[in-house]
Amino acid sequence: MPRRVYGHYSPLAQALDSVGERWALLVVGELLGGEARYGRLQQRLPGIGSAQLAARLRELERDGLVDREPSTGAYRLTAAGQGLAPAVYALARFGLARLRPLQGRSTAFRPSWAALSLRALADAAPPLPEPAIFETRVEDEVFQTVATPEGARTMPGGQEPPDLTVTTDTVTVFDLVAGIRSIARARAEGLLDATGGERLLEAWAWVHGLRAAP
Amino acid sequence: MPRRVYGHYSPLAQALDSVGERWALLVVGELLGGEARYGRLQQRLPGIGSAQLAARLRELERDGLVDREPSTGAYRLTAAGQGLAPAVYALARFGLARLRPLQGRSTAFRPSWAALSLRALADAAPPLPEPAIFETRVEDEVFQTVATPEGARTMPGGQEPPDLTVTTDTVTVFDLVAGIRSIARARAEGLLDATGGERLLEAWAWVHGLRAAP
DNA sequence: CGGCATCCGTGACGATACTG
DNA sequence: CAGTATCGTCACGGATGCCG
Repeated sequence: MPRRVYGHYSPLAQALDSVGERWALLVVGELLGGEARYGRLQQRLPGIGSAQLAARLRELERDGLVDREPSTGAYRLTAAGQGLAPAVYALARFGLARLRPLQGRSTAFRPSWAALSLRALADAAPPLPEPAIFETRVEDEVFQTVATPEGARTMPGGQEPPDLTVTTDTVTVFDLVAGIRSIARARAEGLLDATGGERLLEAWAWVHGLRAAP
Repeated sequence: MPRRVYGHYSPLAQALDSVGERWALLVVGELLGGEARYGRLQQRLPGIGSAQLAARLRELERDGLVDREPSTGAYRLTAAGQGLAPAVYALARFGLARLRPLQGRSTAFRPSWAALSLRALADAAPPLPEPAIFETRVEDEVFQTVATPEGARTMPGGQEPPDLTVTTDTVTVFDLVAGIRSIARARAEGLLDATGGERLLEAWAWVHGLRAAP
C-alpha cells in the first residue's frame, strides 16, 4: 500500500489504495500489453521520473500485482494483476470518447497506446458468431485477439497461429478509432496491410469496435 | 496554472487526466449512488479535506462530469459522468476481491460503500430470465436495480415501484458479499428483511452476485 | 550502456481554523 | 452548511550520479 491510504472499508478505496497513485494504472496498462523491462516502460511512459517508476513497480510488486522475471529482469502482471484488465479497459473506453482527434505533434503518442485502444474496444466488443484469432501489429506492438461467441480476449502476440494478421501504424489506428478514416481507405493508401480474406478483415473491424467511416 | 496532466495521446491517460487525482474517483463513486450535497459527500468520504473536496468538485465540473443543481446545491453526475460507471464498478469489483473480511472497527465503513459493492456486482451480473425491479435499502442508502434478460442497471431509489424490497445494514451486506453469512441466516437473525416472494429474493441474490454461503 | 538511487525545487495534499 | 485560508509535509518531475 502506498504511504497515503484512504483507510476505508470500501471496494473502490481498496482498489485505489493499490493502483490509485499517479502512474500506477498507466504502468499496469503497459504491462497488459505484455511483459516489459524497466527501460522500455520508461520509453512508453514519457514524463515519468525514474524514481516514480521504480517506486510504482515496487509497490505493485509488494501488492502482488506485478512480479519480475529474475533471469531477464522483465516486469509482468501476476494473475492478480491481470484482474485489473476490465477496469483498465473500461477507463480507456471512457477516455477514448474524450480524446480529441490527434492534430499536431504537440502531445506525445506511442504505438502501445494505439494498441491499448484496440484492446480496450475488443474487451467490450459484441461476440463474433464464428471463432477467430487475430494478430494486430502496430509498429513494434504486437497482440492477439481471440474472438469467440462468448466474447473476445486479448493477449500478447505470438501465442497462437492467427487466422488474420493486420499491420499498421500508430496514427492510422487513432484515425480508425476516431472514425476519421475507414479501413478501406487506409488500406488503399498503404497505411494498413491485412493477410487474410475480406470477411476476416470485417470480423477484425467488428471485434475492435470499428464501424463504417469515410 | 495547468494542473498536473500526463499529456499523453492515450485513452487511459486521458481518463486519468480527468479522474486520476486523489479522491476524484471516490467522489464519482458516491455520486453514482445519487446526487448529494457538499456536506453529505464530506460525511461519506472520511479523511477528505474541505479544500480537496471543493477542488475535486470544481475540476469535475470543469470537465463536464459533474454539475450542481443551483436550487438545492446538490452535486450530481452529468451524462458524461455516468459514463464512468463501468470503470468505477470494474475497479470496485477488483477491490472487492482484495478486501479482507471486516473485523474490528479499525477501518471506517459506510452504508454507501456497502451499496456500492452490491451495485458493482449487479453491473457484472449474468442476466435474469424474467425482468424484475429490486429496491435495496442499506440503512440510509437506497437504490434500485432493474434486471432484464439483457443485464442489470442500477439507479437511485424511488424511481419505479419495485417488485421486491430488501432492507438490511452495512455489516450484513459486507458479510453477504464476502460469503461469510448466507441470506437465509441473515434473515433468520433479523438482519435482513425482504418484502416479496422467495423466488424474488433468490433473483435478488443472483443479480447481486451472491452465491450460496453457510 | 541499462537499471536504478539521490538530490532538489515545486506543488499537491492533510489538518485545522476561519468566514459568509 | 458550504465552502475559503493558511501552513507544514510529502509526493512528484527533472536532472544527475553511481554501479553492475
